Amino acid sequence: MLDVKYLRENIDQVSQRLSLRGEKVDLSRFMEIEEHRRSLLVKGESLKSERNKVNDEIARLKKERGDTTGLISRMKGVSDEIKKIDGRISEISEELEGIVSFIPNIPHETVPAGMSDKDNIEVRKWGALPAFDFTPVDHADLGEKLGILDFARGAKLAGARFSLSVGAGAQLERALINFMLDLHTTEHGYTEVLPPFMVNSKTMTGTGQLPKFAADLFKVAETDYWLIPTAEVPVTNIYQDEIIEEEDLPIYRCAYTPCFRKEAGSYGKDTRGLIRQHQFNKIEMVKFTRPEESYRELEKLTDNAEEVLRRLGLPYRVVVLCTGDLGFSSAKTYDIEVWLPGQNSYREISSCSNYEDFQARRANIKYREKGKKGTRLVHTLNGSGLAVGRTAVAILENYQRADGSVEIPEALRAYMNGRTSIP
RNA sequence: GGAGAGAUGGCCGAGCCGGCUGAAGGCGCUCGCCUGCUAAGCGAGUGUAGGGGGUCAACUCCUACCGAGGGUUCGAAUCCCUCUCUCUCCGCCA
Repeated sequence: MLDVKYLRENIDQVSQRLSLRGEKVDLSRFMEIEEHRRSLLVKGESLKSERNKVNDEIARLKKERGDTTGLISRMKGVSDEIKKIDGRISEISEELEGIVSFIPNIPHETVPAGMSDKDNIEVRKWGALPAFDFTPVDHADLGEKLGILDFARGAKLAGARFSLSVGAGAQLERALINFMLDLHTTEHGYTEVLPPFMVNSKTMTGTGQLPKFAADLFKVAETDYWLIPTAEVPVTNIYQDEIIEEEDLPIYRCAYTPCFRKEAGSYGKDTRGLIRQHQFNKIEMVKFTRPEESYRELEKLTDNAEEVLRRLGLPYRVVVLCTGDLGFSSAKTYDIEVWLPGQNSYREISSCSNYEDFQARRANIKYREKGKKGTRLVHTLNGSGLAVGRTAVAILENYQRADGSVEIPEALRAYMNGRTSIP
């Protein structure tokens, strides 16, 4: 959520920056309502001020057994008036809230302008693409032949976009989870957390999934619980409604969770294999930082995610998302794309974003500057480190051999009881 | 799921037969004084948010907030209702 005060004082500048997203945002209605809200606020507050003064007077008169009937009947009217104005204010605030919560974040000045993912810019590339002396197959075929992925039975259990991992397939995912968590906690300075996989509406709103993206989420019937689409949601909201001491910043958290997404609107896309599932495993890194440091921290965060791929020997590239492809809450995002021989293309495996104070304002996460009074909003960042299912896909496809077996990357063997290949 | 108790400022803890209580007292913290150092002692300060005024950082005034939301009342931390959470006991359960 953007700052209402900042918004009204920089209305032209903001709408110009937002137009780079290709998003049509009508800010005139916002200005109109905001002006109205403030004028009512002033009126209501001055009436309250009067009421408070007269109430003191009534209390004093009562003590002295004076006559208060005139004052009380006058205040009856004032009270009614206040009630009316407060009612109007809450109506208007609600509408205002509705408008503001649908306005996306302002792209950072270093974000390239562009309309779609075609305009994203590659910033670096790592690793040599594997050279096969046979035609590589995709992970779905490979996994089914190896008996480690069972899509038919996954669909039987739950439906389309669900799968069942078996034997070394299940072990591979578990190994990746442990490998990634160990790397981030022992070498990158993150503290591991294991959060709830369901959260309430307030928490979903704090990170920006609600109210705009309810259609992408699974909700548990007859409760206020939502299945998390990413660990970003519970982990960022750990500090919801809190004030952090400056010396505790930056805070690094990482978490393994399953993620649940409806994938509405992706019909016909990635219907094969593990690429796009309703449920998938992910390791997420989350940071809370001082505003001055957030962009430096974004670079480090992205590098932490890349390190996972380097250790696993998986070729990748990093792209910076253009203004038109940027997520709703993000000010700047790097996508890391891993090479998939089965698709002969790079596919997203991590998304690392700086939300600046957009989520912090919604979730009300602040910090107190040492030696200064007042509080400031923290900056929040997060990135996948990495999507586990897609990492498994990348390993199967990049490490496949002519006989249909798959080599296990060196770094992972200790996590798989020394196994060097599947089978 | 059933019965009961509770939720007050960074923390502890009064107030709860309605009216100078943003909130006693204590602890903590900050600044100053005192003191060879430390400790003790003395003095002052110490929440968040929104808004108005302003030679618009540091000034000033106002409003709101005692778990959340609603109600009664001229006036609610105090009375009533609903909800959430915590604790104790019972039941159930991995």
